[in-house]
Amino acid sequence: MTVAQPTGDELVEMLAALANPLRLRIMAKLAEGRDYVSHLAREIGVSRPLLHMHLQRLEAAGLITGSFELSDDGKAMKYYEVAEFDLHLTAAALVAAAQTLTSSEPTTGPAPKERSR
Amino acid sequence: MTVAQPTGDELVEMLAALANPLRLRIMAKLAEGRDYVSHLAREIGVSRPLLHMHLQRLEAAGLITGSFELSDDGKAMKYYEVAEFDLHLTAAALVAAAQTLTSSEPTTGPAPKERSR
DNA sequence: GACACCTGTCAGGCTTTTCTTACACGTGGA
DNA sequence: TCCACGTGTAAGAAAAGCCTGACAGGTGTC
Repeated sequence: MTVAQPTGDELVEMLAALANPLRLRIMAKLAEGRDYVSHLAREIGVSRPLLHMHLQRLEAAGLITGSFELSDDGKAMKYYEVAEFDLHLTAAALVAAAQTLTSSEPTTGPAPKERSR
Repeated sequence: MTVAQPTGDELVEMLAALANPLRLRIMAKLAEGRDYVSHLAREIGVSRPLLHMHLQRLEAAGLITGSFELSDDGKAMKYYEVAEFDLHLTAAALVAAAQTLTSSEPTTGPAPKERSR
C-alpha cells in the first residue's frame, strides 16, 4: 500500500529484470547488504562487465539503486542496494496492469486475417 | 497461503512468461473468462499461430490450463483459463527463491580472473 | 464439392538478450 | 614506473525470443 503501483509497461520491465537466474542471484545478494561492483562480481562468480550489464538492467527497472562513493584510499566505488518494492501478482492485478500497456495496442493493427484453406 | 511457493527455477519461468506485453494482455483477457484459441486470437488481434506459442509458454509456466472440449456441432475446441496463483515478490522472497536455483551454480565455474592492464 | 469453422506445426527471418574479450580511464603504494 | 585496485564501455559471437506465412488435419453445413 505504501508503494505506488507500477504501470503495465513498468511492470513488464520489472518482471523481465527478475526473470533471469543470475539477476535473481544478484538481487538476493544485494538484499543481504549493499555492495560495490567488483566485490559483488567476485562474490557471485561472474565477470565484471557482465555484472555491470545486469546491474544496469535492474537499476533501469527500479529494483536497485546505485550511488558513487569515495573509499578511504580515494577510489571511486559504486555501491548498489535494493530499492523498496512489493509486487503482488494475482489475476486481478494483471487485469489492472494490462489496461495501462502502451505497446502495440489491440486497436492499432488491423486484425490479421487468416484464410481457411 | 493456499498456494505452494514455486522453486527458483519455476519462479523464473513464471516471471519470464509474464514479462511480455502480449502475454500480459492474454492473461488479462483470460482472467475475465475462459476462451478458446481462435476466438481469443480475434479478440486480442493477433495471429493464431502466434497466440498458440504464447499460450504454450503460459501453460508451461503453470499460469493457465488448457482443456479440450467438443462443441455442440462436433468441433474440437481448446479452452484455456487462468490457473490459481498468488506471487508475492519482495526482497526476502527473492532471497528464498535464489537458494533453490539450479542453473549455473556459483560454485561450479571458477571465478573468472581479470588481469588489470 | 466448396466453404465455414476448429485444431496443430514447421521453416524462415528478424530482433533482442546474454556473454566474453579487450580496451579506456582513474587513484594509491612499493 | 609498475602494479594493484576501482570504474566504464565497445565489438563480436552465440543463443533465445518473437513473428509471419504456409501447410497439415478434423468436423459440419450449403
